[in-house]
This record gives sequence, structure tokens and C-alpha cells, in this order.
Amino acid sequence: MSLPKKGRSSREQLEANMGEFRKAMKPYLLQTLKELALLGAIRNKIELSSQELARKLRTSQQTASRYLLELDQEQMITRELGVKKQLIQITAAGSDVLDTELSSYRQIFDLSNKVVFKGKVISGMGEGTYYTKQNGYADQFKKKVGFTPYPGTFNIEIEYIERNKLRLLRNYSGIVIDEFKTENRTFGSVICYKATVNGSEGAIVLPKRSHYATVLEFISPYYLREKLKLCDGDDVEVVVYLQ
Amino acid sequence: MSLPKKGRSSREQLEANMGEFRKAMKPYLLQTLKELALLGAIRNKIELSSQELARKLRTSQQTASRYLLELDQEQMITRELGVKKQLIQITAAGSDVLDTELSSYRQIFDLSNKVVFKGKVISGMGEGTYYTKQNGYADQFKKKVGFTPYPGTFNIEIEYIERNKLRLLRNYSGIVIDEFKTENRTFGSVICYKATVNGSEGAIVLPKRSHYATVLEFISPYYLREKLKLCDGDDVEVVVYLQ
DNA sequence: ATTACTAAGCAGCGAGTAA
DNA sequence: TTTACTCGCTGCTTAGTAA
Repeated sequence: MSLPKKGRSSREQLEANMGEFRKAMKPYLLQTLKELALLGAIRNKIELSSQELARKLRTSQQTASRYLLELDQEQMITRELGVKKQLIQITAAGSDVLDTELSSYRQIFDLSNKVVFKGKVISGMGEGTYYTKQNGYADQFKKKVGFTPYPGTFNIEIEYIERNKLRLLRNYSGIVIDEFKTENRTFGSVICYKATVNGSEGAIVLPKRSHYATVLEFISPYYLREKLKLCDGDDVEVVVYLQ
Repeated sequence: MSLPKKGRSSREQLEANMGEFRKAMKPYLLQTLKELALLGAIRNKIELSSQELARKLRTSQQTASRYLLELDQEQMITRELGVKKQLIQITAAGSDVLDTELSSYRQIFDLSNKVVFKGKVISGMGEGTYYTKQNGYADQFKKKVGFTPYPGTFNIEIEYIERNKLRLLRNYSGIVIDEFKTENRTFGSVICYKATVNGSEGAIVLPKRSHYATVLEFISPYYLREKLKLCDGDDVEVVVYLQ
């Protein structure tokens, strides 16, 4: 199976998204970094005095100077102090922060083709195993999604607040797995979306009709708990690819 | 001539970019608005308690509550308070703010095909008129840029700090107007970039070789001072289109 | 449970100024 | 000119709590 990569490996992408785990940057420092970037400080050293920066940010020279010191301390920029002005350039770390922001804004306006959830590993009720073992499911999976599911679903409890994002998913058609019957019962239709858990590829499954639960069921070709060394309660990141 | 529009009129685009003139939004409110948008609050009402928002923003419930009140006051969001939680949706004004941010981040990573300068109208030294009247220039202009220049250049003094952005322009080839000779002298080659001043279309002209000045020379099919009712010292916005 | 007030504490701001 | 320190003051944050 192939997922959109946009020039970065999913590992790199994961790390970029994990950015906010490191340490949240103070909002005013982010704003400052953005201004520096708009002046071209990502690709070049720019010549800039604290007074000029202050005017841009509508603050005082002292505050602008302090912002630059803080950004320097956090290794978001490098500085070369001359007798007049200073040469400023944004570091790789600073560029990563801005790139993560860009991704966020793209996601907001549905330009990113993905939705990111954060959640914790939980145990399912064993039903996933029963379902995924049915040939009626497994065969369709192989054909439509591109891999044979490892028996059982990997369950992720998302924060209640992120339930809101599930609504967005419903705007996209996803991959429909049709209903089918065995001699015992009928299995309802479900919708899949290609997704990754901590960078490992698979798909999430949503019942066709249902209210929004706070549990994502992830289907993978592998036994994920072992492959990713995950236990109940561990934090994971789920990236769902739309279309 | 045609300029990239990306689905918005240049007037709308101008107003979106002018956003920061209205009143700069406090950085922490922007961050909050972004979080709300990531939860889907642009397209839908989302169910969210101040406690949940607080966890997202890594702040206290009281602060999150205050942020929501402030965003409400500034008409960035609408709220429906229930006995539990609240339904929140981002307004058109809030969406505009986020759209402007997206544009900024696209510009940072060169995804926007444009560079925005802010500056003030100044008087040139009359040389522009002499140059633009030469047939050697005017004919090439008409052919390569698509309009006959009104005699004279419209000069905009950019903030010294924005000089840094000119470096970025140099990464793009632009439209080359070749050197030519008259019986009296030789006129050097210049580079043009399609551009707008306060939404009015034209082109800026940079000498082929030169250090970065703080004056942009804008060439237009119209007499801009009259068309846009501009005088020396008036603030204008110049959008330069790359490629 | 919620939201959001008041009050106290503290982080950030900027005037003054040194280097 | 610069950058960036100290320090008083302001305004943001949060604990406590009411509704």
C-alpha cells in the first residue's frame, strides 16, 4: 500500500508532529519566529536590529531584544552580533517548528489530506478478533485496502475533545467494506481510512452508522503491540489519510 | 495581463492581508483560535469545555475560560452555553484571521508565489518618466509584460527591514527587459516582476545588478497617484508575484 | 458537572541606562 | 548608534469559590 508522503518519510513526519511534545513554545516567541521567517531568515542571514524588530512586532526595543535572546537560548535562531545590527538566521529546529505550524494551518483548511489524533492504547473486548477473522471481511480488506489484517483490532482511546475531529472524517467517503452474511449472522458495512499509528501503516475502521465513539479501531498487517512495543496506556499518534 | 488569483479577488486578498492593520490579535488568542480550528470549529459547532481546552493549551481552566470570553468579545467565535460544555464555532472574521496566517506560512516556505511589502509613497527624481518614455523600453514592456507603461514610475519606499525580502526576489528569474541603445546613451537591462499596489496591477522593476535599495519602482498602465488617490507618505501594500 | 468571578501572586513589559 | 541589564509597574495567570 502507498500513502501520501510529500517528500518526508513518515518517521520524519511523525517527529515533526511530535514537536509539541518537546516543549510548547511561548506564543509570542512563535510570532517572532514567524516574522523573522517572513523576512527571509530561513534561507539567509538577515540584518536586523532589535529596534526594527520591535517596530514590526509593535513592541519595545527591550522586549524585542529579549525575544531574540530567548529564541537564541532555545536554539531556534543563531545570531552574529556586530557593533551595528545583528545577523540572524533560523536554525533547523526553528524551521521545524514553522513547518509544523504550516501543517496545522493546512489541516485546518483541509489542504493536508490528513487528520491527526492523539490517544492512548486500550484493550478491546476481543470482538475485533472475531470480526477480522471472518473471510467476508478479510478478503474485501485484502482487495480494497491492500493488506490482510492481523486478527484483532488495535484500539486507541482518543481524548474526548478529539471526538470533534471524527465529524470531519465523515466528510470523506473512505473505503467502504460491504456488509456480508455468514450462516450465523449479518455483519454490517464499515468504512475504512488509510492511517498510521506511530508511523506504522494500516487503516482505521468506523461503523457505517454510529455516534461518535472515543475509540479508534486500527487494523494492521502486523501485531502492533509487539511491533511497536506498546502497552495499555501508552501515548500514540494516529494519522488518518483522507480521500 | 493575468495574475494568480487563487479563487479570491485581489480586493478580497488585499483586505485579508490588511488584517494586521485592524488590530493585532494577541498571540495567545491566535493560538487558541488555531486549536479550535484544528478540532473542526471552522465547519461545525464543536462541543468543548473550558477544562478540555485548558488541557490542550496546557493552561488552567480559568485561563481557557477567559480566552474563550475574549475570543467571543472580539467576535472570533460564537458560543452556545449549555449546562454542561459549550458549543463553539469560529466566525467568518476568525476564519479570515486563520486564512491570513496560512498565507504567511505559505509565503515562508515559498508556496505562495508572492512576496508582500508594506511601504510609503514617495516622489522619484523624475528619471522614471525619462526612462519609460523611451521606445526601447516601452515596446519591450508591451510585448513581455503585457501593457504600455504610463510614463514615469510610481515609487514606494519600503521599510529598511523589508530590504531583506528583496534577496528572496532575486531567487526568481522575473521578466528580463534587455538593454538597448539610443543615439545618446545605453540603457541597462532590468528585471520586472508582475505586482500589484493596493490591488492595482502592474510590475516592479529592479536594475539587473545593484545592491538592495529601499525603493521599489512600480510601473502601471495608469497614473496611479490619481487612480488610487495617493499622495506622498501614504501607506501602500505591494504584492509581488514570483515566477 | 459546568462557567466565570474576585483576589493574590507572579511573569512579562518597558523606562532608564551602561557598555 | 547598537545590545541588553536592572527594576518598578502592569497585566496575565491561577487558586478559591459562587452560581
